[in-house]
Amino acid sequence: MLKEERQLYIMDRVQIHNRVLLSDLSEALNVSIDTVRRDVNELSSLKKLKKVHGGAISNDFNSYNPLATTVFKQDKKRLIARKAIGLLKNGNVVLISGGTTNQELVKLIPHHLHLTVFTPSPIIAMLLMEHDNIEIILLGGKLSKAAKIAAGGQCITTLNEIRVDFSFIGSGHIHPEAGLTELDWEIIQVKKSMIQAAKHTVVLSISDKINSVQRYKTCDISRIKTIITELEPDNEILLPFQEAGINVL
Amino acid sequence: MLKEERQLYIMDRVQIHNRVLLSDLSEALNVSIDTVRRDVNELSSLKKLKKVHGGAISNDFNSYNPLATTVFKQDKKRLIARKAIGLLKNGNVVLISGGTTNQELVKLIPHHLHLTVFTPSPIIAMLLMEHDNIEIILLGGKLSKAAKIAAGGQCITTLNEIRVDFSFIGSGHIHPEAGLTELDWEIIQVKKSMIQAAKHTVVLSISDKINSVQRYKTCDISRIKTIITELEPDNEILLPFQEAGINVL
DNA sequence: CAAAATAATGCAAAAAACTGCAAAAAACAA
DNA sequence: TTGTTTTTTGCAGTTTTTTGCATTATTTTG
Repeated sequence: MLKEERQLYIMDRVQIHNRVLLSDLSEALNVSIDTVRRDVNELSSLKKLKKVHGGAISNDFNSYNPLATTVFKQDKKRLIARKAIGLLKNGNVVLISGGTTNQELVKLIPHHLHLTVFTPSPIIAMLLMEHDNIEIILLGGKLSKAAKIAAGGQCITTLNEIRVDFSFIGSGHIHPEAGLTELDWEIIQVKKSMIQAAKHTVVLSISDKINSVQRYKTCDISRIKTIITELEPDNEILLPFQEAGINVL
Repeated sequence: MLKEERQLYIMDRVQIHNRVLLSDLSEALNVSIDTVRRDVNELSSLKKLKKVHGGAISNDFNSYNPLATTVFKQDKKRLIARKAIGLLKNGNVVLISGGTTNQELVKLIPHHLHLTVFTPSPIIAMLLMEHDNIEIILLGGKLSKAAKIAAGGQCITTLNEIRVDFSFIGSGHIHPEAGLTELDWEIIQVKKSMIQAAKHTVVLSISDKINSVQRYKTCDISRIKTIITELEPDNEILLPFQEAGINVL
């Protein structure tokens, strides 16, 4: 493995997890700890990360506060969000799940747009409170700490009673055969109901998550009408979805 | 865990709760108390927080800021919040409405306290997500832009189905004869139900709001068990409430 | 004031970082 | 290709940092 590959890998780990241990890197990359140490030293002197005793941390890892932390791959997510905004029309009623991509989405909603938004996410609700022209309906229920959205029976029940124009589903794993999958059983139930409730289901997904599969299944890809990624729609990785008749943006 | 992570975590806790105990940190971070003490010492010598006997407090905790009256009021609210925390016991089920005083309250909830919290406020919910030992149940409904809490039928219905130890009602106007009053009709309905649902209703009120009356009535003061203000309990402005048999803190 | 809690200090074990060095790999020139 | 130079890598020994513990001092609280 090339030195550059290693360093790219290290940077990737740092950006995703905000931190890395040299011992983990050494094992993952199958090189001695001295080598990764040297790599981290180089990256550190290039100011690409911050070297600390035992590992390294991301430059912009200044807080555990979820709102304050810079969103990883924010540029890509913003690009996805911008494409999604294009679907919205005045008077639409939409459902928005949690996740950072959806956060970018609501940040970008034009202030003149009149919408009714249902969401199980307190964070999304908070961001939307700035918008005068948006009616927000908070979906209640027990908060899942992992996904930071309301889940459980009450949430599902409400979802089963509504019918919306769009459901924007964020941060899932998606695969042409396995469909939409997720790690958390509770979240699956919420997303299932969100999809049931929508005339038009839109999946917002960073391309990393494409072709990856998790333990539990939310739905077949046939249930999805639109997939939005940061890639060009004709990218080969998206071909299987195009062929399945899904609208790819 | 890296030293830097620990210190970021400590800073975060200090920012959110304004204070931390070394013993809590030691337990939360799974290191000896000596280690967190050293961390706090470092952070302290970097002037990032203020070390005190038993823990640390935020730098701007007690600083007098002559410019911002908002900060001044925040101190009062924090004082109120601190008194309110004293009521809470492990295992309690509580209802917390919106408002900045209640925000201060949840910021001060000790990390070790196990609670179940119902709230119609996305902001309160977000602040509570940091606490591992608190189960959060979000009350759904149409968000009132003014009060930033969920209101409306669904919220009321849920409230009518629960029974909690405490309801913490923030930011209302209170008067010995007129009782608890409010400007917004929708919010009245929510607060009424919150009071119905509680064994023990606690009103958190800055002394400015005492003896002021608004258009709509939430309830008589006889429904209130405890009033907490930033004043001493024997302040003459609070006498009428004492005489009405209300617990004044 | 005395008891309890917390802080400071010194110390030793463990983990990690640095240093110099030599072998291996890669780059380059003839 | 072959030989030379440069870079990369792992290793061994030394130094530094981190951490928990024991002991002693200090602060808090009733």
